[in-house]
Amino acid sequence: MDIILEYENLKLQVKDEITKKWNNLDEDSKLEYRREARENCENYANLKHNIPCKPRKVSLDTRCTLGCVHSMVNKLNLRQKSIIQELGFGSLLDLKFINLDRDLCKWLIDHFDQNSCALDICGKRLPISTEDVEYILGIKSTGVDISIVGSAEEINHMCQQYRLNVEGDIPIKLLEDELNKIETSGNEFVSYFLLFIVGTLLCPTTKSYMKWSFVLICRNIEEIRNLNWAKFVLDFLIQGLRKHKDNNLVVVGGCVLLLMLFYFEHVNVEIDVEHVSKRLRPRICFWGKEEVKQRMLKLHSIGGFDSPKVTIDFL
DNA sequence: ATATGTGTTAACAGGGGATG
DNA sequence: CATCCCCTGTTAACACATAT
Repeated sequence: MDIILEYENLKLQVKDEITKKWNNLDEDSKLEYRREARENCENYANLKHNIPCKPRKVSLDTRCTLGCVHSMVNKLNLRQKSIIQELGFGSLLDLKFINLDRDLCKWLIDHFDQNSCALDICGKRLPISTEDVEYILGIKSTGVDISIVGSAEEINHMCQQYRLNVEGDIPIKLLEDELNKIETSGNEFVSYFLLFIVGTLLCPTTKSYMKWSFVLICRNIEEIRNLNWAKFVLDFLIQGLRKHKDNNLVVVGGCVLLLMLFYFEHVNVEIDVEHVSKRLRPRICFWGKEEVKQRMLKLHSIGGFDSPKVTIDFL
């Protein structure tokens, strides 16, 4: 501690000395230094201009991941699973494991119009609605809007109620650890689980934490099944995409998986496929690693994501 | 070897208090 | 009153680990 203080003091002293010296200089000497500084600045700019920008390692950075939901669900006991089913998240119990194809997702994001919430691809405009979210993820697209607005006291109170020991944002890791320990299937379990799937799959942020205010989705456990989850997820995604595009970022928040599966469902690579409306729901339970792989191979073989050979289906 | 997932960290921005 | 500066929380990018 003393060393740090000493160091800070020394820093201040040196700074003072420099300031003093500078102030004592006559105008001509100051001018000379200023000229030199400007020159250095210009030289640096030139140098920088000549260094080629190294290409980005990844086209897209997202924390939307099915893997951890998949493995979490497998650890739940029967009672816990049936509670999840009752809450309307049964689709998550039968998940397969998918990796996102980042290039495809990046391309979809670039062709997404967040103002009209539609994909402009393959010469067509495909609007994405909350019904599409329900069709793909199997979560309710009707009912009461979800609000995560509340006072700090209320949020604090809820954290205490569910014995969520956090100050500020909630680390996803904490939720995961708690879920691994918990054997009961009461409100405490439900809260952890909801927060976990929201933070990892439905509304992932760009970091390993989720917003503190998200605990408010557990405000009323009895109401969970009556909430419009699809709208919540879609709104969060649009917000994430907007931020990603406006700020030209590598990272993106929101359920990007939704975009990829939407594309897979509506853009056909074969002629005689079953119509969208006739397929088994929710679609997320159909798409596994092998299915994704086959589809990507097919897409590449016919000339890419917007090849003229694909056909488009509407719901 | 390459892609992907997760944890870490440096940089950033905004608020609020001190200072001249 | 304006400006400066520190503090704090946030976040983007990096780095590492793991899987394929």
